[in-house]
Amino acid sequence: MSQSHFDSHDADTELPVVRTLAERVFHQLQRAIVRGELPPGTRITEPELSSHYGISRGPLREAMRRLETYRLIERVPHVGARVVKLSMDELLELFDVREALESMAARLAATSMTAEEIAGLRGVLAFHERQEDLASGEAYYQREGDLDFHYRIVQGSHNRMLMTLLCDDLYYLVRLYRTQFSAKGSRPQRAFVEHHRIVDAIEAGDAELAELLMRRHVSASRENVAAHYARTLVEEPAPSPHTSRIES
Amino acid sequence: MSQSHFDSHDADTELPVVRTLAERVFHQLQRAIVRGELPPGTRITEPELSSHYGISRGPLREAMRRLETYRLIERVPHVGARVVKLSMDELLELFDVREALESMAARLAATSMTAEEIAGLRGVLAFHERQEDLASGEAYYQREGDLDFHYRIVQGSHNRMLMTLLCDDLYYLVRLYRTQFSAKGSRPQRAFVEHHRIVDAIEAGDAELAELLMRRHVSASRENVAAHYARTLVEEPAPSPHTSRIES
DNA sequence: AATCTCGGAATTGTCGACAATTTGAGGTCC
DNA sequence: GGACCTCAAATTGTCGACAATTCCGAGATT
Repeated sequence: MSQSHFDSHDADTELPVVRTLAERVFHQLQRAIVRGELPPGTRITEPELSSHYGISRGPLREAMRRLETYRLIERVPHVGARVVKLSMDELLELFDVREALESMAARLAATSMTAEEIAGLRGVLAFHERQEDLASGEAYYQREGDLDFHYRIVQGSHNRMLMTLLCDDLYYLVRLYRTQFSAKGSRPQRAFVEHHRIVDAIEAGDAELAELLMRRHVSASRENVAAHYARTLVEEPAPSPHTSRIES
Repeated sequence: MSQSHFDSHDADTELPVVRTLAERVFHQLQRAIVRGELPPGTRITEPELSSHYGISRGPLREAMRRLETYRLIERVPHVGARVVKLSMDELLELFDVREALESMAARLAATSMTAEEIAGLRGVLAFHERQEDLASGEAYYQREGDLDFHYRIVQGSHNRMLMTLLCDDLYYLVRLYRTQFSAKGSRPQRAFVEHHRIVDAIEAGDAELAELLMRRHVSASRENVAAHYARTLVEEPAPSPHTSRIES
């Protein structure tokens, strides 16, 4: 679930220390799903994957159980598993959850973040602004920077449960949604301004303001995605909201 | 009418059809942990439990993996698993998470709850008020009613992700904390008033007010627990805040 | 022709055995 | 006496095989 125990010993093999086969296959599958190599709705059969990765079904089942924990696959007893199917409804639900949790994180960060953490946060903003200078309009970096920004604020809340929920449980789901809907960040400069104001509030120790600004920030992002989706709905015919079983 | 009427007590005898051994053992272990039969910190060894429940280690590992996702046990590769150790810090963290999520749930419920759901919610309040009339001061029923109340509002948000997070992922953890710290609800009548006002706001469709009231309600409960704990700290000598882990 | 039933193939669930790793105790060396 | 090394016991990780369940299609029935 969470590593986060740093060995005070010297040899920090920064590579994720994969101590078990199940762990390694879990990371491989997780990457494959988030990158879209295993499209949503794909049926997953244990013999196929176990032979593909050259392991037995035991560790594979363990990896699949972890994928289920992160909501990347859905399993039904005696039936099977498939890559999670994403709907716009659920994406908007995820935004509501993020709005609740991240605004709380910002509120807590305003009173708990250290000077070093705030400085690091400013550094992140400055770095991504330079990136944005170079490739103005490139939304990809902005999006990555956005993830980084939110990630650091959650860390700054010093609330381990919040950190686990947002940075472990929901992190991969957010990334999956982004690749799935190819969410073009269509408001980079405005997001930058909002980011700076949030950091200002945190630095000033204004918990109420930081919370309010973060809530607005996430909410605006949600409305942006919803509007973008509504636009694409007009162009393309509506995709069936719940395509059920095996396609093709 | 939908379902949602029958599971306010934990005396249920596995009515949901358990389709697999791992599922059954998971429920048994989950109950044992929440009830305190497996005290926090207890080391769990696979051969012991598998022989105790009369199953092989395969399904048992599956059950343990599920317990890990619910944060009821903690596992370390190649080392083993133990029942989660609860600290007051983490309990307060849990309250912060609940405050964020449940206030959002109340806000959404104010615009999404149907008339039938609101009526059912009022029914829950009335039922537990009668109970409280009979056994005035009995905090246990109040607590159960409190769980039921919060549960229904989360359902009323119609946000499946919120429902999963609060009613699946964190539900057992909340129950575990209550048995662990034997949280005496020491403010029953006040909580009743707060409950009614929250329902009033929801019925009026006032999302902002419902959110604010729910936030205050959870926050007050948090402060109540914190104060109660601080009092016990004065009486008893401080328990070691961080019992050593694997630090070598 | 449509529906129901039955049976085979495929997939998941379960089991017992073997291998890899950790832990702790005992002994040895300084 | 203390620190380090070695080794054995226990525990977890992994594997292949078998059993149980589901799914799907062929055949029979109305």
